[in-house]
Amino acid sequence: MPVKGEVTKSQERREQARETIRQEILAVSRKIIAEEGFGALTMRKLAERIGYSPAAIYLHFRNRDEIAHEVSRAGYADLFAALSAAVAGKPSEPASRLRALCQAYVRFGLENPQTYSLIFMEDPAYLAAVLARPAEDDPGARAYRLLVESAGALMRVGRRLPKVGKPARAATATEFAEAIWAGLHGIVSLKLTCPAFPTSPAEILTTLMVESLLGELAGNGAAKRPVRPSNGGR
Amino acid sequence: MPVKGEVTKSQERREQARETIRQEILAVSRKIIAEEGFGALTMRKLAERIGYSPAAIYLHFRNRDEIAHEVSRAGYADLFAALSAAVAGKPSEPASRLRALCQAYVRFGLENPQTYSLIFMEDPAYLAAVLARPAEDDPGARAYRLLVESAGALMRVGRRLPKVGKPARAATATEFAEAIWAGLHGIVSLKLTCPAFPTSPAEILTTLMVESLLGELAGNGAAKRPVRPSNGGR
DNA sequence: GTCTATAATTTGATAGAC
DNA sequence: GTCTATCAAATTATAGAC
Repeated sequence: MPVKGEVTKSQERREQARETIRQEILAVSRKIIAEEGFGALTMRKLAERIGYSPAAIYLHFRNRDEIAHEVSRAGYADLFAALSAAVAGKPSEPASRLRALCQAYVRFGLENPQTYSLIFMEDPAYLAAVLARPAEDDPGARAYRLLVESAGALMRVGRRLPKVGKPARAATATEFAEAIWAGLHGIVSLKLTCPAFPTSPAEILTTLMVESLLGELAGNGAAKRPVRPSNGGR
Repeated sequence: MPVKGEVTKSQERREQARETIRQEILAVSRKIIAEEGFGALTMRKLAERIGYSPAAIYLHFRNRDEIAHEVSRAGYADLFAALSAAVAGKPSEPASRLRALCQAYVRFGLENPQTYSLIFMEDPAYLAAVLARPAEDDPGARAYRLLVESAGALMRVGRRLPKVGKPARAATATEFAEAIWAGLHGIVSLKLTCPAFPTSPAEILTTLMVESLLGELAGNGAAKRPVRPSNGGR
């Protein structure tokens, strides 16, 4: 006989069922977004696809934004997975590690246009929310750290540090990582919103972008010029 | 007495009045978009602001898209004007010319967020249309040429050309210009969609981006290394 | 838990009177 | 040329029956 406060088997089962349908709603939402974009995710369409009425969805999610938030989180998790995979089991030589990360980032964006669009171009709310109260294990934060740490590692072995600001000072690892990120984002987002315009292939643009930024750091072309290793920014 | 085919004064006046109200509709549209974004441009709101009924607008524009198209064109004209002003009367030294262009581009984007958003992030239709049938005097095309030509000029005096592709070959001026453009666009668009995220100021990111790309071209750090001047891409 | 039915809005665009 | 009135379609979200 159930005792107050005790978790019975039927309660357990109910909980599981609830979670199952919740996950299905998210799965279908991701699919709709991946196929037709975030704008196409309406409660009606979602309801139809999962075989319930629109009203049923509100039993599992407060509103459309909550779904968007969850889907965003999943998108960041995918991105983080893609980036991790790109550097997993690879030699940890900083430059090639960062190269691999950058190529993987662009590839992810072009191969998952709607997901990329959602998490970086349409729903800043999630990113802002994560920023406001940074969680250690948030997939977005983890992807960000991966980039910053890779840049930092590279800067520590770099022959010289780019100068910025007035008066001039050495750039920090964060600044360097964010410049790289912004550059990659520019390539991806431009290709996504106007596929025809940057007439050059994304791969060429990425190479130019990354090699320039890495070259700057490595003091390219000055192979023999001795510069103190420096300490690698913040 | 009016003759068939002749343009009478009253016809002229009517034409002028028509053009006047058309321009006013566009002016108000630009204002709404600049203040609240493209999504806020509804026919109702527009009508209210110009003091006419919604139906009246359809006498001057076929639909909302036509208005968006015209506003986009004006936005490109503004951008082109800003870029032109940045290099007008300046010494034509290629590197500083390109630097000035880049800084002006980023500044324009950050100072005119909604306009920038419309022309590069929300309405690819205009850009695509211009691409499909390139018009010599289109403001968008002119801005693009300005960038490509500046990059080309720089490459002609550059000490070396970045390599891209497999097998490796020298990058063209178009590729180089588009890489720069993509990089700048990344900075601006990231700042616009998620002001909080690239935690570094746009100016720092821009400097890093531009100096890296220019540095790559100039063979930075190898001040004395003699390389054949090369011919500067396509 | 689920559905039916519907409220409450908002949208772009048009018909027809004046 | 302009307005009133309105259509037709879409949306999010909820109330209440079962």
